Amino acid sequence: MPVNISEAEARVMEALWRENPLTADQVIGEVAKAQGWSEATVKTLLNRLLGKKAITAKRDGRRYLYRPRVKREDYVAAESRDLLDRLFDGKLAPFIAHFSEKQDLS
Amino acid sequence: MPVNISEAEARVMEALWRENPLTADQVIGEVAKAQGWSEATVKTLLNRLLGKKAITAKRDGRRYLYRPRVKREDYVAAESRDLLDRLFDGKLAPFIAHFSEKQDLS
DNA sequence: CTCCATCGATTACGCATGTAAACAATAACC
DNA sequence: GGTTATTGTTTACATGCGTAATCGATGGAG
Repeated sequence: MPVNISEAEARVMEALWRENPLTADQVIGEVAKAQGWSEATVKTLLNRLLGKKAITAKRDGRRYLYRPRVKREDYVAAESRDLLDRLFDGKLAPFIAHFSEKQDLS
Repeated sequence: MPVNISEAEARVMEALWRENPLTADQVIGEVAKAQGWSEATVKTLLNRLLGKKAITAKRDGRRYLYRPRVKREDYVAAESRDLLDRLFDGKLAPFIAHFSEKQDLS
């Protein structure tokens, strides 16, 4: 259940969350360059995400069209909650307090 | 520089941040039980933290007294910033907005 | 029909991590 | 003083991750 998306995988998800469906080539176009990764790396990440059921792939001729299955909203919520739980006793207030004393809260 | 403290290691740091110095045995007393870990596991984590220079150990007779070298404040700040950067474009506001719509902000 | 280009699948590999057992040194008890 | 209990050091091992090359299938070009 806790869709464990790794940091690198999240980069790929971001591309798909921004726009989808995308072909592997399009994902590579968006992510590889930006991250300085080889095409192979992005392919691997797509496959791992498929394995984790975080995305889907629907055949379209000889290509696949990738779509996120996990919603960004859910991913963000899980990550956020995890941070609050680990470091702020699960409470938002302390987190905010932590920042108000040193931050540029644009 | 980015003192990479892992999740499990952070459990040990928490004990030392709460109170220090502590002997390995005291850390084990605090952490092993709470986490359901064996003594050996805590020993390993203390050693890895030493390797990462995240804590110090000063000999005291046959024991060592462990103290955090990294400040919790700094760890928390780094983790928080990392989350904001990764998921909220580095801005606090979106993070708060994300929660206000579904949260018990005690 | 054959060869090449594409694109996905498989395999690779080193390092971090979670989890722990085994070993070694030394202090303490009999 | 020798044996046992402590406490720290070394070794272990599976899995995940970052990063990528290679293999294989299949469609397209000539």
